[in-house]
Amino acid sequence: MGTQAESAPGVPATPAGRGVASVERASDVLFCFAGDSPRRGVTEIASELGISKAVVHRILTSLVQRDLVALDAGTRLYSLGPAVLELAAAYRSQLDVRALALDTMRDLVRATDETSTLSILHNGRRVYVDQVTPNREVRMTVEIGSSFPLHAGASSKAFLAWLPAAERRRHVEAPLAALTEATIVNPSELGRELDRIREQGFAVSLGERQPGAGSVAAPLLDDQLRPVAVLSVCGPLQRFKSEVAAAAAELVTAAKALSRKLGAPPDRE
Amino acid sequence: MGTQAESAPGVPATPAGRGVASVERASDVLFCFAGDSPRRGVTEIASELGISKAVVHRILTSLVQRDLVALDAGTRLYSLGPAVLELAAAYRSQLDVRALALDTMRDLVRATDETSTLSILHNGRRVYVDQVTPNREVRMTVEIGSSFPLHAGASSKAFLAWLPAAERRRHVEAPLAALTEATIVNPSELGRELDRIREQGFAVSLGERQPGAGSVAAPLLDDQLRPVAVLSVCGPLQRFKSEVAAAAAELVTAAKALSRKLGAPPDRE
DNA sequence: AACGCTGTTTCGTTGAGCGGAACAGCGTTT
DNA sequence: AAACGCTGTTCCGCTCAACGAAACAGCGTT
Repeated sequence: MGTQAESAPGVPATPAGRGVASVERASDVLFCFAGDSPRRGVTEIASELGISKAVVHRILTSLVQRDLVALDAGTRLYSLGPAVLELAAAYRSQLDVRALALDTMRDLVRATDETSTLSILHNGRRVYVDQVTPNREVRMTVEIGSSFPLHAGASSKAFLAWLPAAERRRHVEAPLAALTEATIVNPSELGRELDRIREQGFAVSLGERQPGAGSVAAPLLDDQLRPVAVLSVCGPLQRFKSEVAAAAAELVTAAKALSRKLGAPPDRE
Repeated sequence: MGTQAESAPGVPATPAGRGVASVERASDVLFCFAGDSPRRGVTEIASELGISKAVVHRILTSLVQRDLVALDAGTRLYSLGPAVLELAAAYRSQLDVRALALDTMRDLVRATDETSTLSILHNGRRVYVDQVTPNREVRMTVEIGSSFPLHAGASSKAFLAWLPAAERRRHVEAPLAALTEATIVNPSELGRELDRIREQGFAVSLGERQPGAGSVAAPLLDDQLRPVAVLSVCGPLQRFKSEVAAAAAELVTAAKALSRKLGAPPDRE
């Protein structure tokens, strides 16, 4: 009989379109290696997933053929195979942070009614790669492609706070140009500020880089917790002052979700 | 091209047992993202794999459901999804050679103040599965999961030197691409080099695979003296040149100790 | 030597998945 | 504005591939 595993009440098995059941089963088999016990036998998997031994065996045979699963000939135990590394490397190299972040940036703009920007690191400076602006008369805009030093402004400080210690030091100890009256130019003060930023999870700048502009920023971290890019919400200083707390909350949630997609582990709190 | 890679004479497509065709097709769909064009449409994939659009679409639907593939709602293009990272993380943490070698790699980094890497063989290429980096400003890093041919670089040559003669020959006699100016492209020269490597117990490369990078590498051998993995110490070429001898000494000691743990007999000298 | 546990293979039945074709959306061309 | 060409998606009847129970085959223990 064709008893489906989808006996969960109310949860539609196929939200949209029809998939291929065996492909989904095969995926489930793959993921069951991702848990606590990475080496498992046919019977164990079959009983966990509630499908027959024969099916599990056939699926494993196929996956072994594609090197997605490895078979220890001695113990007859199966585990993940080296091909998953190949896929992960491809995924990472293809990851267009910009495309990944775009939807989230739109959401941020909707929630805060202020501009959202995305920056990457390039040649020791920060470069804007994208922005989404709110639909209102007075709004902040940045120039895509323009670059700035790493010590001034929320996005820059966010990068600095999450960069490896050695790289951070190099930037903190360099001469700190005052871009505005509010720019932090004292190295030890900047160091303390970066520690605080890292602790609270986001950076705030009120006119440090650009007079009359304020922003909050948080990093997008990859699986090694390196800052791949920095997301920000920014606006005209006058009104932005009172929006900092709310914007920061939205921003941090968004940045964490994106970091997850980049491979960063979820917060352990 | 719809031609299978399994056109090699005498190699059966299905070595033992029967698998599930749709699972293998799904795997093929996954891997087709690993090539040069990481974002593709249904029609493109279907024609490349020689299967119908409808099938590809259904498979993709299933893979999207499991987050192995991501669908860009705007462009209707598919690409790899974040779940492959999860699998890769699980694979790496489960890899026992990796767990076995990790402490030793840390020791090597401490002793040499350079990066230590671990590679395995996959599909006739070498894949980095782990690295430990020293805590200094200028250091070498590799990309986990990236793969390289077997004729260039210390780790690759170390594999080749300890592979069975038939397998070695196949790689030595294939066209040898020059990855850098220093790559050995002459088959007989490479053969002599491999003999020398095997004799002295480790391989050296000064910029053969990557300009400006140098490394020494030695194999981890199992009870049949097959190379299970290759351990290396590598660093920026300029300073590494003068460190080769010292690094090699540390490396060889470490690799031999690990090989013992993998079942290799102690040196009879 | 009988048991209990694995993984593997067989084999007849049947419904899941295939694929051609129709549909739908979009942009360009006529 | 209508027709075209290109996508991705869905439909639906037919068929054969995948399913599952059960038999088989190893291995270690009782």
